[in-house]
Amino acid sequence: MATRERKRRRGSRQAPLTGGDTRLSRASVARFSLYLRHLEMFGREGIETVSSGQLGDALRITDAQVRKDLACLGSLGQRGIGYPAAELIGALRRKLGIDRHWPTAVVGIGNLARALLRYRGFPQHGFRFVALFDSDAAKVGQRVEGLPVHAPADMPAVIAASGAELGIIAVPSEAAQETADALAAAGIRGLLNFAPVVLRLRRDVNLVSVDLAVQLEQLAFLVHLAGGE
Amino acid sequence: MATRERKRRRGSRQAPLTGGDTRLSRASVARFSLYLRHLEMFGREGIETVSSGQLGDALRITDAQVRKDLACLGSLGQRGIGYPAAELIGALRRKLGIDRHWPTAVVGIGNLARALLRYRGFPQHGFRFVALFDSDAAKVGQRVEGLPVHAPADMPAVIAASGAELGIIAVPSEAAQETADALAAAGIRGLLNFAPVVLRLRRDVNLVSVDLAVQLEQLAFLVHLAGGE
DNA sequence: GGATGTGAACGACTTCACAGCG
DNA sequence: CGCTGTGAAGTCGTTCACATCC
Repeated sequence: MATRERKRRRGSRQAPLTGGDTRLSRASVARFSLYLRHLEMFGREGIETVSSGQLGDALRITDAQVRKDLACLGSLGQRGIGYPAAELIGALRRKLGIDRHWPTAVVGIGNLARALLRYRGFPQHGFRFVALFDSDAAKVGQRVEGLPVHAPADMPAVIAASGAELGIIAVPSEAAQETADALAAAGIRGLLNFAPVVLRLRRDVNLVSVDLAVQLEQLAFLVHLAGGE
Repeated sequence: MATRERKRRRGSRQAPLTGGDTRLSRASVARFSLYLRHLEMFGREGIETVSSGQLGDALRITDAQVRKDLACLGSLGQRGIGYPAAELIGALRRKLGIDRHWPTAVVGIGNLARALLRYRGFPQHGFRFVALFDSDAAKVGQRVEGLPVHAPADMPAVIAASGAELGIIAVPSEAAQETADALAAAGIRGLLNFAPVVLRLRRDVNLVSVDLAVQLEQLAFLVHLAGGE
């Protein structure tokens, strides 16, 4: 028997993502938000029951996919009828963890941050902006969308006082890693990063990155490919 | 033999994505942009040759993954040595289709659009903003980042004159579908959509969507899960 | 009939393991 | 020896097909 010392994986291998009772795949979770949004729309139209087919049409995925996903939430569907919209919404909210408020801090008060602060979808889903930071002395002290801008040095105190648990990084790439470190040190538990940088974080700080340049390049690639034939 | 009339798939099933010579997976393409960015960084540091291990460490993926991906570009690697950075960069650019300019239009000149217009990563990768649109009469005629804002009614003429091939949708969700339709009708070949809506498009218009609320909800879910145990 | 829930088949992506070459 | 290139194995995600139940 050779020494089965597994080759050290860099970083942490994707944690298994055990969602309590049922195993939920990352892919399903990525769709939960979309189900939720569409169910809310259906709800506003007065629809009380939706079928996997309707949801699938809305998201442009198959009905089987929808059923597999929703099965993770328990047996909410009624055969021959469909799923009760209100119950589904509640179950999705609970599973996603947005059946509560998420106090959120934003670092880097540029146009992107302003766009996010003004976006009405966030408060609707429980996200509350509670603290803003910018390293530009000219911005510190100003109010943006009703919130004062603080200096990065005040992060520990302001974060603690505001109770922020999530952080949004909207600073230039050069400053992204140090911002992430500062937020992590201040006790933030999850980061949404918009800087085009691969951040290194302690394993207990969660990370979601959105790289806008990558998205646009994906698009260019698709068009390039389609145009090529 | 039952009538093998396949159940009508809604929308188009994911086209096979035949990248010319070698089959490239969507997942690989999604990483190409990242390889490119890191190679450019290595290049600026004066590094001329990189190994799959180095790139893997930078992106936090395995070296085998890197080699598999790069194999799609042809045999650029040199055994025992690594990959020549400059050649790789060129090959990636060509494969992604960003070895050229992409004239791009932006609709909805709010904070998000301003953030994008100002982002220096785009021009660096060949994206050129050539036309802006907003339905707000107060904005029409203004200049933003040096470009005049046009009325949506002028789309066909302005798009044609500017030669825009890509479009960025940064309008509120209510207006997203009609904006997409207008851009498609004006001859745009690819759309980057920021509205939290599932757009319907002709199959010959490519689409990439970025839903910021979904991303933040993903993050909340991860933290929720991590905190839950 | 109409819709869910689910094993089984399928396909896509990732990792392993190692041959091959500089 | 180091590092690439690649079949084979493994894992994950999607689709099919159908039993099941209202």
